[in-house]
Amino acid sequence: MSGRLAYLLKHATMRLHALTDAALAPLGLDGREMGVLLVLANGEPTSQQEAAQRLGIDRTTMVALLDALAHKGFISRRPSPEDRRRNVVALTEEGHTAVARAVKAADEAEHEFLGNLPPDAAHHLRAALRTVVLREP
Amino acid sequence: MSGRLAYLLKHATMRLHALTDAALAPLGLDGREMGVLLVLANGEPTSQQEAAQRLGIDRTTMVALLDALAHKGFISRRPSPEDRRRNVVALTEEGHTAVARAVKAADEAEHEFLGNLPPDAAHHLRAALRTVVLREP
DNA sequence: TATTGTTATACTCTATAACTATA
DNA sequence: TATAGTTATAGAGTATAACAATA
Repeated sequence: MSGRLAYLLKHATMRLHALTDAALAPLGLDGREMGVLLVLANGEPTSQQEAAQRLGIDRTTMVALLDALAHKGFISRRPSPEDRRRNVVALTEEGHTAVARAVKAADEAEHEFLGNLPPDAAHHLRAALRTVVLREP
Repeated sequence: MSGRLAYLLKHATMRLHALTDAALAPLGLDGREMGVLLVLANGEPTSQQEAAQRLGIDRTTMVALLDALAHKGFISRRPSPEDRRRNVVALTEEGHTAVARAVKAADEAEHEFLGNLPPDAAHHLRAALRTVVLREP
């Protein structure tokens, strides 16, 4: 069983997840929260729903995630002037600082995760995953 | 975000999981159950606990998994003659048939999953995952 | 009538604690 | 007392349904 691709992928995901969460813990973040911050850093979404879609999660899941990030002072929510049903979500100053630190910590976790691989093999791994996940030719 | 290794691994796992479950569904199995059957096919465990350890799951989780597989007629449980606290778990005749079919279906799911990759890239992907998961040098 | 954020609820997967029977 | 299987229970994480505000 331990040779099957599904097994290898699942356990690789679990191991990197554990390493990343450990690296992010001192910042008061976990991997899911860093994902939200990264989405916000790469262009302010016009609604919580749009942010959720970019992450592939449900809008009801996004609510609790943003609640936690707002409580930590990393994001702000304000009704959109154009459509007051929507919330414009933005990083605060602390949020920008946190995401920069988080990326650095997560990069170190990746490095540890890839430790046994030669650099070009690590590069190929990333490229192959991009191909199968993003369906690139 | 969609470039991060953690994101790529998670979504690759999710996609192969979905393809595999779809391929196994006609057999009345899912990926986890196939994993159990594969462990049993690769050497009869001396106890449910040992089987659980080989899969990296808890012995309490194994109980429900084996309940379902026994109900489907794919495995049998009998107390060990040497230590009647232990259950010796074995594949039935139907279990052997099912695991053979399941491996074939799962292989096809893998093939579809890897569809966009050149064959040598698929081979490298598997090797790289083995290295990081099994901590081979 | 449709959509956004929200809440309440339920479902899946998993683990911990407690029970039983054996040792 | 210690261990294997089992059961009851609880904790994540997620999704569906219903509701209030707004369009």
